[in-house]
Amino acid sequence: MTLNTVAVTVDLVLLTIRSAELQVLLIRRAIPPFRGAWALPGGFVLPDEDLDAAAARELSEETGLRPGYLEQLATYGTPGRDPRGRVITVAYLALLPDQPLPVAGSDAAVASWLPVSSVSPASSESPGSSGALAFDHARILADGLERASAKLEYTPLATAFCPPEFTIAELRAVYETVWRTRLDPRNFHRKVTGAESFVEPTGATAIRDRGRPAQLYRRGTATLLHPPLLRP
Amino acid sequence: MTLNTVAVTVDLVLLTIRSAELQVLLIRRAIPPFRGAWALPGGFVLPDEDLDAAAARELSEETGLRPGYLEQLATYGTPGRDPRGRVITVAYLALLPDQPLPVAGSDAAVASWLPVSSVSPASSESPGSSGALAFDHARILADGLERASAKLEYTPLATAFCPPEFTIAELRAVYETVWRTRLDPRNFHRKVTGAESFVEPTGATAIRDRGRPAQLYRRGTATLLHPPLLRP
DNA sequence: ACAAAAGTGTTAAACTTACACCCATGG
DNA sequence: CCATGGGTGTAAGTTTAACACTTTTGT
Repeated sequence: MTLNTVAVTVDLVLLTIRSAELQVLLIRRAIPPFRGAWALPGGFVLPDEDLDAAAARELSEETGLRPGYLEQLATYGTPGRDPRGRVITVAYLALLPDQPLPVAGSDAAVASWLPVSSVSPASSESPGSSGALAFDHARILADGLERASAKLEYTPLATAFCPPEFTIAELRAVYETVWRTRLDPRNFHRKVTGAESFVEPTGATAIRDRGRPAQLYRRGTATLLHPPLLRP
Repeated sequence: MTLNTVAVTVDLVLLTIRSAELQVLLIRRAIPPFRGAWALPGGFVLPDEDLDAAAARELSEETGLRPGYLEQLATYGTPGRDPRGRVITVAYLALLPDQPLPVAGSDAAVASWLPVSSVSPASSESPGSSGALAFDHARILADGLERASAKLEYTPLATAFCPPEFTIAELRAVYETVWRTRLDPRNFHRKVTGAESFVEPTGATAIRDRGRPAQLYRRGTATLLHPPLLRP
């Protein structure tokens, strides 16, 4: 099984924001290798399947959720990264709004959302967290986080974390959570509403907590932000 | 041969600047499929070889040149992209200073530098150019060009096109060639020398054509440009 | 002396930042 | 009527763009 054969898989870095935290979908491995460890969801590319299609299929199988965004991240193929043989994995980055996980997915074992802060920096302990990720998944997750952070600056990607209609404050919460910073609400509002086709007002308003009702917006048509929102 | 087997290759988008033009290294295919067409250099990943190592090896085999820069670009695996069977290719982007090609490489057929303008937009004719690229290489090339253009903005990557010592005017020529724009020489000079660790003066000067001798610089230690040089 | 390229100075416009201030709601 | 968050105005500081001007060479 370890001949000239190369297995190709797709792995998903699936991010969402729940409870004001950036969380990643992980699967508890039920079989060796790395039995009991957390791993990124993923699976084999079918013999006649496009890579993007394989990623979309895995996403749907594992979660049943509709992604706000899905893009190829990078490919990892260091020999020995999987002890079973030569496995090359094409990693994808997906961003989702906060949705309830629809029961245990059809396919794999226990899938859970875990705060990236509890799993990313070889963290000590969280309820349910158990040390490092399987394979080279810590590296893949780190690459995904960096890519997501960077893309918030110059693309309207943050809206992928939001439901179809959202307030500017909710969009700001996305930036603040992913970047782990505080942003000035007033200047943020002006930058976002001022950027070309970033968001469009729906006309409706919503009361989120206390205070004055906020305008609701939906994603605009822009694919690039002019001007960009830079990290402080 | 078209069973569940997946072949993994690396392909190279190898860019340089020659004769004030952005050029890409292409190989004229001597065998079907796409016999006679131009293609990106590349080859199979060895059974126990890392992907980055395979890219570096192909680069050295095909050109014998030392790259200024080499990074993974993206992975392409649409079924049918290679008529011979399922082939997934991990594309790499490499940037080189203008060096003479050291004879015909050890490995493949005729490798030539071609202006990207003559091959990129399904161009009509150039001496030696013969229509579209093989496989999905036009798409890969386009992705490589976009990546290179974008990275010039916020990384010191442009120095990868330059020899070890260079003048600010030569660095500006890189930006002007890749971006197909004109930049103000005076403001460019200030931005580049003002950006943190982008370039370091060597102390020496050089006379390039006519006019006042220019200071020589080498790459600095920065990996990110602060502030960035944005496209107009 | 003159043309050409390197490099510095200067100024107006644009953008960013910080924060004062008003608006609209629930309690 | 007060606390809370939504949203606008504005002035100070910073960055950019355009271009006048000086320096240093080859011819």
